[in-house]
Amino acid sequence: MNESATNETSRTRAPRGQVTDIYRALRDRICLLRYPPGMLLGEHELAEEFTVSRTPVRQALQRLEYDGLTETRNGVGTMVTGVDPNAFRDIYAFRLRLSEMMGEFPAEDEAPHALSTILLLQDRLAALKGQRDMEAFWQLNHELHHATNRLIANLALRETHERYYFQASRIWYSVIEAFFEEQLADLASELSEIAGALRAGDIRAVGYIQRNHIAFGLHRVASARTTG
Amino acid sequence: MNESATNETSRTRAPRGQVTDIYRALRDRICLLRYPPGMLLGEHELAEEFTVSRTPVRQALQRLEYDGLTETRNGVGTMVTGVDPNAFRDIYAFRLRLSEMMGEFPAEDEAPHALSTILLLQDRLAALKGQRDMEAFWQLNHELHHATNRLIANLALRETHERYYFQASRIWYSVIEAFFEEQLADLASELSEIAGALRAGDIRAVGYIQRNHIAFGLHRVASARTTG
DNA sequence: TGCAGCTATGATGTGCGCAACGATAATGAG
DNA sequence: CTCATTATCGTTGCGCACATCATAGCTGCA
Repeated sequence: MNESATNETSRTRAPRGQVTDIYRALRDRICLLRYPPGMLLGEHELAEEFTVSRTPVRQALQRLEYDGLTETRNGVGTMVTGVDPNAFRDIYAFRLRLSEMMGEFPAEDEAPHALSTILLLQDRLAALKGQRDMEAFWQLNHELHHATNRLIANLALRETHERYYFQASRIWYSVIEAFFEEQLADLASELSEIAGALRAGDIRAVGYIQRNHIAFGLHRVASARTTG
Repeated sequence: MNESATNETSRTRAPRGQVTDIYRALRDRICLLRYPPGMLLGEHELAEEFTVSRTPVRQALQRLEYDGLTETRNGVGTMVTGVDPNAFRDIYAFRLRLSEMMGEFPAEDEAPHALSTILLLQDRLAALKGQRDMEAFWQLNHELHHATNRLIANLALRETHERYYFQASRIWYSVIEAFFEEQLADLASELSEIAGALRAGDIRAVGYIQRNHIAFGLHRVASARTTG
């Protein structure tokens, strides 16, 4: 379903080379925690998997490092960065502000398309109940993010919104397992609220809804750290 | 003065290889408009200049492309991206918001250091009067940016603030020549105001001052487009 | 037995050569 | 003379081989 030619995040024309595909694949694996923090990735190993030389793999890894998702050290390898509590706090605080900002740059004409996407996601979420399929759940979140991201008319804000979504999702999924049912219900209500806002054409409301649910997730994580 | 080991913008440990040096050199040239938009950069040519192979140059160029400063096309070359009016508007609007946000994450303990830097910059600016030295002026702006950037306690905001500073400066310098004297005076008062704010320990004020002067510059550009 | 130093091994960093791609200019037909 | 076609050139994309670095394990000595 998620082929390569879909949505582009930035202005950069799809550098339709394979490096973007590799980059996305690795990024998703990191965000899904299939590559947990601290894991060591070998260039040769990845090159073999993607049936390419080390060169494109290295490019993808460099982009990941530039994103702050990995850290490459000479003679050692490329390892997935850990979840620094300070960075965690900063990223979430920043994301709250970004979501609040969304309404200041509304892309009104994208609302209908977003609404239809949301409705689809609602169906798919309903089909997910009781399955505890983390990957499918993440895919839903991912597509929700993309739908809301397109509601932002400001390119710079859109880029930044996307950038820190991935940073945050990686951290978030490290603690979500304990709250899977809660998060499922939370996503359901978020979808419902966003659908309502979109029907009213109120993109600012979408931003605030998103902000609130980010805060809810943040609260769950915080309470998990104190209790656990 | 600006050696390689100085301030790092992100969490990435200085990949103190040569690629970072090349990246910074090219980035500065682009922002200074020594490499004007549309200019074609050859990998081999740059490799010769920096006395390295094409490989590190390619890495630097890829980071520039990821930053949106260049665009590489197969069989053609790497060209400096043009100043899209829409992107221009978006970036400036976003920067205004970012500056307003600065005060919400103040790094109080950095204020003294920033103040001493500002005082130095004031002296250097005074020595610049009447010379029309664009490069020195840019260097001043650059160091001012760094000083204020360090006042941000939130890592994500700091990264983003830096990211779009470079994007904006590149656009800005394409029109500054017509207002050089004005900008000089404007920078003088900005430094003065920021010094006052820092003496009061009011970092939020620093953000607002910065926001206002960004808006002033924006206004100059806008009026230049209408009149010119 | 414990520790220091060395060596072997495998990782990334770098340089280089070939292939694929795009643009341009020369060329021939109409 | 104009336009379409093609050949040629230059550039980036990719793969591979070597250099450099960090680490683990072994060996020799105290």
